[in-house]
Amino acid sequence: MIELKPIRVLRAVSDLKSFSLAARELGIAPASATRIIAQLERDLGTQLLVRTTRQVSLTSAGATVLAQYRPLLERFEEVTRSLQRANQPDKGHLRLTAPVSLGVTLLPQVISGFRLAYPNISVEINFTDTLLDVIEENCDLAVRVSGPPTDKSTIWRKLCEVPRHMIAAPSLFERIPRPDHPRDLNPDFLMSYSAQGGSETWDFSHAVSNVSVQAGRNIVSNNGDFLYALAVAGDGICVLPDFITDKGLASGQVEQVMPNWSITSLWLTLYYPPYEQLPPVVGTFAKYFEAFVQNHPNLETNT
Amino acid sequence: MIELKPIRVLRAVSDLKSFSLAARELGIAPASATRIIAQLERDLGTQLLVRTTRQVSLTSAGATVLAQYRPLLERFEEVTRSLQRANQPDKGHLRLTAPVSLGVTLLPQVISGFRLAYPNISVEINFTDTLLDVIEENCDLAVRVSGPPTDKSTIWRKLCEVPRHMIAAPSLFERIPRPDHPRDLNPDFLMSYSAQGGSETWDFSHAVSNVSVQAGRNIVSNNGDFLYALAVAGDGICVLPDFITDKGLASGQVEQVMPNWSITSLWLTLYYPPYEQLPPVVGTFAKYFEAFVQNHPNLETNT
DNA sequence: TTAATAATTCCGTTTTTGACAATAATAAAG
DNA sequence: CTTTATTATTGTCAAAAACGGAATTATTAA
Repeated sequence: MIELKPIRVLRAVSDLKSFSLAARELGIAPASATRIIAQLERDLGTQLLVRTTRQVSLTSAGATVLAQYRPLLERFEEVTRSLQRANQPDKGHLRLTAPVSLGVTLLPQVISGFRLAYPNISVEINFTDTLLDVIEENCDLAVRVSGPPTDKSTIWRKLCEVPRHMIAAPSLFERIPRPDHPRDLNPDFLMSYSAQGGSETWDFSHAVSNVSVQAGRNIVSNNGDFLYALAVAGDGICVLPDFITDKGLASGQVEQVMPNWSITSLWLTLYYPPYEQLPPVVGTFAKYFEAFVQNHPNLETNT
Repeated sequence: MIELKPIRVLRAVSDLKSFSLAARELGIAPASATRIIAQLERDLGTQLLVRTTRQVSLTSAGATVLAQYRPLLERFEEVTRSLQRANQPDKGHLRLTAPVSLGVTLLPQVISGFRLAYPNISVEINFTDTLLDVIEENCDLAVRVSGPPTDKSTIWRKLCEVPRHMIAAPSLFERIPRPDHPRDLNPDFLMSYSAQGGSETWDFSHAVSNVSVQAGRNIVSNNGDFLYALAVAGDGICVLPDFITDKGLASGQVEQVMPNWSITSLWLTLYYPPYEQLPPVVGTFAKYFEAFVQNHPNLETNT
C-alpha cells in the first residue's frame, strides 16, 4: 500500500534535482530518501528517477507518476492544514437532537440567536421524542426535557428546571366539576405526555402535602402541542411546560387547574456522547444555550 | 505529517462501525487501529470517533474530516491502481532526443509506423544535434548518428552502420578538376558535418590503401540538409549518410565523388540513461527501431 | 590524474507493529 | 436485576521496519 511519504520524497527530489537537498528539506536522512524512492519504484514496477552521483532527473514514467500524484498531494496537505486550523470554537458543524416540542417553541429562538452569534457554525437538528441512544443518533449533543436522568452511563448536564402546570380549557369545567385537590382528579380526563407510551405520574405539592397522581391511558401522546390543542378544545386536562402554555394562559384560551398545587419541574438537560475531549463547537453551543436559558422568563435556573 | 493509513483506518472504522472489523479488513491488529485513530485525533486536535464497547460513530468533526479526505483517498488509490496496471510495454509515454538530420529523413517513418503499431504510446521528440547529456536532456532514449562512442559511462547500443559517401554536384567539376584520389582533394572545398564545431576527418580506403583526409574549415555545419543544399548548389564537396543523398544521386542532382574509395560508416546508436531496469515502453521502442533498420535499404546491419 | 561531491550501502539503534493477555465497559440474555 | 458475551482499550514482549550516521562507490570538475 503506497503512502504519501514516498510521493513527498519524489516531489522534493524532482523539484530540487537532488536526493541530499530533498532529504534536508524533508528532515530525513539522505539514505532514507534513497530507500524510499527505491521502494516506490518497486511498488510501481517502474524506474522513476535516473540518477548518477551528480544529476537526477525524472524518467517519463516518473514524470507521469508525479504529475498524477502531485495535485492530490497538494489537496491533501491543504485539507490537512485547514482541518488543523479549523479546530476553533467558532467554526464547524454541530449535530443536535431535540424533542419535537422544542422544535416549535424554544429551539427556534436559540438556534437563530446562535447562528447570528456564530455564523460559521452550521447546525443540523434531528427532532425526535423517543430518547434514543445519544451515540446511535450520531449526534454531538442531545437536548432533552424530562425528569432527572436515570441512565448513569451517559454524561449529562442540567441546564435549568422547566416549570410546568396543569391546564385545561374553561369549557371543560362546564362538563365536569372543577377540581380543588389532586384526589378530585378523574384519571379519564388526564392526558399524558409521554415518550415511552406509559402514562405519566405527577407529584403535587401544596404546603406540607405531597400527592402523587397517575394519569389515565385514554389519551397518551409524545407531542406536547397535540395535547395542548386537545386541551384547548376542552377534551381533557394535561400537564405541560410553561413555555407551551404561556400564550394560552395569557389569552384565556386555557386556565390553570388547581393553581395552589405545584408539580415537580422537568429538567432541561444536555446529554453528551462519551467524549474524551469536548469538541470546541459543542462547548460553544452548550455555553450559549446555558446563557440563553438564564435570560428566559419561563425557565428557572436554580443551579 | 499525516499519512494515508490513518485515513484508511478512519474510513474502515466508520464504514464498518467497528474497530475490530476494520482491523481485520485492513489486515492489522485491533490494537493498532485504536492507536492509529488515537494518533490521528491528536494530530487533528479533535475527537473523531465516539466509541463505547458496542458502538462506534463519527463525531460531526469526524464526519467533516472523513468527508474531506475520502474523495482524495479514493482518487489516490485509483491513480495508484492505474499506474500499477499501466506499467505495460504498450502504454505510456516516451521522451526521445535525436539529431536534426533524422527529423526529416529517417525518424518520420519510424515514428509514424511506431505510432500505428502502438497507438497508446505517446512520443515526444527533442531534435538537437549537440550531443548533450542523456540525463540532462531528461529523455528516456537518445538516438545518435556518429562514430563509435567514446564516452564509457553511458549505456549505448549500436543498431546498425550508416553508410556514407562523398558527394558533390556535377556543376562543381566544371570549376575544379574531378578528384580521383584522396590526395587530390582541396580542403577548401570540403564541407564538414560536425556537431562540435571542428572539421571532420575521413578515413578513405580502397583495396589495401588507407588515407585520412582532414576537411577544411570554410564551411562547417551541424545540419546535414544544409550541407546537402550547398552541395546541390555546387558550392563544395561533403560526406553525408546515404539516407540523405539517396534521392539526389538517383535524380542526378548530385554525384558520388571517387566511387571506388569507401569511407568508414557512421553508427546509428541508441543511448540509454543509466537505467537500473529498462522501462517497458523504452524496450518496445528500441525493439521496433531495431526491426525497422533491418528492413531499411540504406542502413547496413552488420551486427 | 586527483580531488570533491553526491548517491548508495552497511550497520547499529530506535521506532513501530503485531500478537497476546488483561481490563473496562456495555448491550443482551436469563 | 444479575449474568454473560462482546468489544475497545491498555500493557507487555518479541519481531519487523524505519532511521541516522559512517563508510563506500561512482562521477564530475579541476
